[in-house]
Amino acid sequence: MSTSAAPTLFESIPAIRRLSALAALSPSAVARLRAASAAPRTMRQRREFVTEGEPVHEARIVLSGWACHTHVLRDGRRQVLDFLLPGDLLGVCAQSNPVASASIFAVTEVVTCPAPLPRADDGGLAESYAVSAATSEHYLLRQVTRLGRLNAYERMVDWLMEIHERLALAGLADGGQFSMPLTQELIADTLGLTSVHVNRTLQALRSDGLLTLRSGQVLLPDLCRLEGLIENRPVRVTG
Amino acid sequence: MSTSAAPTLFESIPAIRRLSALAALSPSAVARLRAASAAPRTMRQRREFVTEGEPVHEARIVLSGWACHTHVLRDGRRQVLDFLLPGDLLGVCAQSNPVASASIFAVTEVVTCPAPLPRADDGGLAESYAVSAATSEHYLLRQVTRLGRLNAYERMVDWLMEIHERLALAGLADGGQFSMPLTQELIADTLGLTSVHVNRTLQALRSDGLLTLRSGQVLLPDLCRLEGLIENRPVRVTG
DNA sequence: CGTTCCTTTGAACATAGTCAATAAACGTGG
DNA sequence: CCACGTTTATTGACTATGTTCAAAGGAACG
Repeated sequence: MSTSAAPTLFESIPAIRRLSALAALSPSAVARLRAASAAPRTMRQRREFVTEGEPVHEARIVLSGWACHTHVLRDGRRQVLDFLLPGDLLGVCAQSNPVASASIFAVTEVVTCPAPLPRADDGGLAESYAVSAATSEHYLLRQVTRLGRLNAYERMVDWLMEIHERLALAGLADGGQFSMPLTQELIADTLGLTSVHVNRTLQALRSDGLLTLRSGQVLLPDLCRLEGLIENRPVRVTG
Repeated sequence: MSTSAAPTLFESIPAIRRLSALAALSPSAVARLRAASAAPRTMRQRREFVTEGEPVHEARIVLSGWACHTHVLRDGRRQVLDFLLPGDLLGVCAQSNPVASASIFAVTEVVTCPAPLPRADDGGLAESYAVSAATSEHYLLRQVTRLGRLNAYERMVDWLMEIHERLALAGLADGGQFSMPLTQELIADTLGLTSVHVNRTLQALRSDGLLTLRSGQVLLPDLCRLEGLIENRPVRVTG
């Protein structure tokens, strides 16, 4: 209980910063997260490290890097279902013999650590996991609407805003600036487009003064205008 | 414990039939479900009975009727996120103050009852709920791939197969036959198309001998051929 | 039996995809 | 640090899938 607990705002580990932002964590919960992060595992980039249908062993937390849930069709078409960013959980299941609901692909090198099992004395940890799960579901629903009802330009704006918002929670984005280590082809597989059309859509955003993108660094210079373009959907999963 | 428990296969209440199919339920679990179903609540058709962002009070089970999660954009565009069919759960949340992640719209008249809280002695009930949740997530992921990477014809086939499979679990479909009380406009909002294009896609399926659809009654006369058209994705959420 | 909602059809149009070629960026070994 | 091979980004011309608009035909329902 007498763990040295730095205030949330100065938390230096992005994953812990995110989980603290989702629900107030007691010092002991933060201490257990710190301890868990001392036993990291690294996944090589461009590798699938979880395969759809395989048994799931333990819940883990992303500490750094970008991963994504993907589904690949027989003919090679690929859909990125959602992204896993620092502080996101994977392999959380309530059933007895869970299997992975989708494959997970490491876009960059990805570092994970075990997710401490919530205990009675872990003020807020279980709540943080629950809010994290609800948030993931929210993003998944948003992805459905994005693909079903928005055009290419709107999809790109909506998705960039979502990524910005998510990275900001972990302290990895601020003022519309963040790094995004994705190829246009991966973005295409996320937004249900072709890479050629993603390229043209990015150009349109640039010429509208809404985006700067150079060597994986994104700058959204006019967040207000972007917000005006999309549905105002703040992530609020608790009452 | 000595409840009169008919074998699962002859279970007459579709919702209980589905939950029994997801995980083996003890007689006492079935008894509690039966008891809960004796306190039904009816939602009028064409009504939104859960609103996105509103607090969620209790978990409920759909006993009969069709409902759907929807998201409506400011300009009126609408996306159906997924359907709620007999045996499906709604309002299940692990957090302390959950809010609805999407609005729920009653397509037909919908009857629900409270979902009994799993207890230690409810063999299989918690497991059934967990598998149900995993299955819902599976369908949501499938919906993302459908919208992102399939064309209109493929979307329709994939979705019809999914509905058939889900209704079959509850004993409400068999041999490719089931009733589907949806307008083409609702199907369009589900598949990210216009109702005009849905109409044309249905015609294409009919002229290919894959579909009969008259006054809400669907017949898929050649399930094998349909399965050949889509990804073979049996729902297997447990190892 | 008229009204309303739903389905069906046609013609013109728009958004996004395909194919192909070039340019730029990146990574690697010498 | 440079040369080379590979991946990624960019551009153009053409095509295709799905949308829009409008109107007419059916079915359901009071």
